[in-house]
Amino acid sequence: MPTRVTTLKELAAQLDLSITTVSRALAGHQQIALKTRERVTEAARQAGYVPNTAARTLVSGRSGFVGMVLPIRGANLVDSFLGEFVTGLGEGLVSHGTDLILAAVAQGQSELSVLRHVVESGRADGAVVTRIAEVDERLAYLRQRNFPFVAHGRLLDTDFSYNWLDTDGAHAFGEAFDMLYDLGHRHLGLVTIAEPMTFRHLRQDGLAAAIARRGDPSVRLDVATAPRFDRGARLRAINRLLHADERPTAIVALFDELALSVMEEATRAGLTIPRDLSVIGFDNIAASAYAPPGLTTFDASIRQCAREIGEMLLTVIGDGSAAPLTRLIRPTLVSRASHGPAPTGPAPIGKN
Amino acid sequence: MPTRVTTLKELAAQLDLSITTVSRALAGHQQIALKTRERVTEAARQAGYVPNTAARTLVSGRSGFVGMVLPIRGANLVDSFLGEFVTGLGEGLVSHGTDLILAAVAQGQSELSVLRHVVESGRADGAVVTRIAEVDERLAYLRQRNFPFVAHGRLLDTDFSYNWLDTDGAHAFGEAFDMLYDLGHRHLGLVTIAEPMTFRHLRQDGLAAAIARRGDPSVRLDVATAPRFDRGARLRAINRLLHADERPTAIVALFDELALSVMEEATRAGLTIPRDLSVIGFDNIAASAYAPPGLTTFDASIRQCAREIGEMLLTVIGDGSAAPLTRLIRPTLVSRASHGPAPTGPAPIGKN
DNA sequence: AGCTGGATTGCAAACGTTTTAAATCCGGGG
DNA sequence: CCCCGGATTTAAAACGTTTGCAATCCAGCT
Repeated sequence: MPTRVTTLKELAAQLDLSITTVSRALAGHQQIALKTRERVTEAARQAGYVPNTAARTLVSGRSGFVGMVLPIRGANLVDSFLGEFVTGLGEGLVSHGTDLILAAVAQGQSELSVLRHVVESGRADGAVVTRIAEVDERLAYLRQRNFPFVAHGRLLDTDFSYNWLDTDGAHAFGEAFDMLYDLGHRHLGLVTIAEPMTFRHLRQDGLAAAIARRGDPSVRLDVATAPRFDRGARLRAINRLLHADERPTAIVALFDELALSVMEEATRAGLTIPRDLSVIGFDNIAASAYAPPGLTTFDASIRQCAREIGEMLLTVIGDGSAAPLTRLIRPTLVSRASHGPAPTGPAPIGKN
Repeated sequence: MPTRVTTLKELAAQLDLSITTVSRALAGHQQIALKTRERVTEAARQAGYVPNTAARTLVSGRSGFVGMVLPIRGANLVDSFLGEFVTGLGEGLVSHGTDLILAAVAQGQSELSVLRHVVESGRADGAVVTRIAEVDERLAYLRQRNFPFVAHGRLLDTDFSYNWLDTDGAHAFGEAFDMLYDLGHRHLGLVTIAEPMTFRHLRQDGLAAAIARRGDPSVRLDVATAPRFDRGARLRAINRLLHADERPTAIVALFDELALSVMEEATRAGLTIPRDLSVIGFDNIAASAYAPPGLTTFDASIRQCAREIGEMLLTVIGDGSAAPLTRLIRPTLVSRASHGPAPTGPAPIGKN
């Protein structure tokens, strides 16, 4: 068992003052004589006094924590999202001395029930929600509960107003199309996922909108869909695109992992990137810089986004009555070597 | 402000019972009549009652949290370590309903002071410490404080006994040497960092021990050192190795990021891997699979390690008097295409 | 010396829970 | 009908802090 900790009572006894006075002195109240304040501060410093969080939380109603439910991840999922996100969040929160609570979801439990528990137990003053689904019961719960939160991502239902920060995937995918069109591409492929996440729609709609905006009826878009974590299905979907009678000259992937799979499969099929096929991703994960020939993609610093989410959340906690805070971050194009001019005559693929 | 939460008092009033009885009923005490227990449980379920953490912590002295200080990271550092680690930790802790606290370090603050604050404020029942330095004041503090903790990594000073889990880098580097030796390599390079982290010593010593064990005086090892986050210095150190009059035929890097840099620089210098140079890393980061020709490296699942650390910590918290728990995880070789037989005659490098 | 009033300081309640010790209930034996 | 004892319930204290309100102090004035 740990050594006992210094308490306000001990400090007060040692200084021959009341608990009240010591508490006020440490809080810097003007009503306490300056001399006393200094004396108390010094004694507290010496004793290494740190106020007990539980006691303080109990009386003030503020815990000084912000909660987040740890995303459930498959067994071998390795990416830097979570690390970057919590790092950024920490950076955004640290100015107010707010710490982050990460609650894991046990086998058979729902993410919502964990979130509920965090909220109802008073562990946190606010929450962060990531990976917004098309119909997201977490947001519904938090709003109904009137609990401060900021979401990383938007709902499609724009009537439901709340605090969010999102990357402008629609804009990025529009930019991707414009760039590819100007390079001569007319037949595009889109590799996407089957799960009902809103970012999937937003990005695809952005692509479709850009195509419509261009008004060129010769533009064609083929969409390949596969469940996010089913590697086999993903590869089949990609190969269906690659081995179609009329192969797209450029493929846009919903995010980098998909794009890297496209590049692998295309290479395996004997295509040279970007000569025979242009590929564009989204997220700019680390591997994208290493995978030959270097994936062209979009980057919206997760860390920076999370940092802003942290700051937004502090604002919301401070003043719950403010109008919903929203923030759309425009990702920047990271131009590498996986895209180029459309091939003049499409090279046929021999089955390998 | 959030809707008010259900409290024990309300529940008691509603059931026309005392607070004590309700509390005991929910805790499942046998002394409370079964019928009452069921009645209370049902009412609590209906009301969505969740006990207030602060109040419970205050009286019990246990917070149900485990603390960890967020590692300070450079502006553009992207890796999956932190994400994997907290995911695993969460998995290890979730069985006891323990949550994780992540405390960020503010500008100008020390990691130690944040750790201190977490401990002294009673926020956490135990702590996890990563990235052990040769002389680590955090461990000294925690031990002197007699606070439950588990470290990810070892000190060199084996007199200092505490709970730790570490990957057996020494063994892995020995294995790497043996493999390279059997492939005919006699001149090795080691790329390492300048920072006083213990894993640096352990791995280098493991390499040296394997060389000594082999007893072949013709084996030569050149060491290149650079500060971890100084990209320029890193590249200079690597190129010094590559452009030496007698170039190593194989380079072992302290971790994958360094190995990837070695591969890049070697390729830039016109070398072909593994024909002209074998490269071996450590960590098996995602990019290592994508960087041509595929980096041979070692993998000790961070997530799995963190999970065990979580479980160890729960044990330590449960029984502080137990003998120190220690666990050495042997990483597995991930054999890709960056290593091969030693070249017969070393190809000279033309300055590029 | 007594009074006044601003400057300091202290008492006690409150936050929501757990827990010790004590009170109440109730059926059955005398 | 009363008392006993096990079964069940409850009152009250405690955890460490903040805070509304009241008490005390003391210099300056009459």
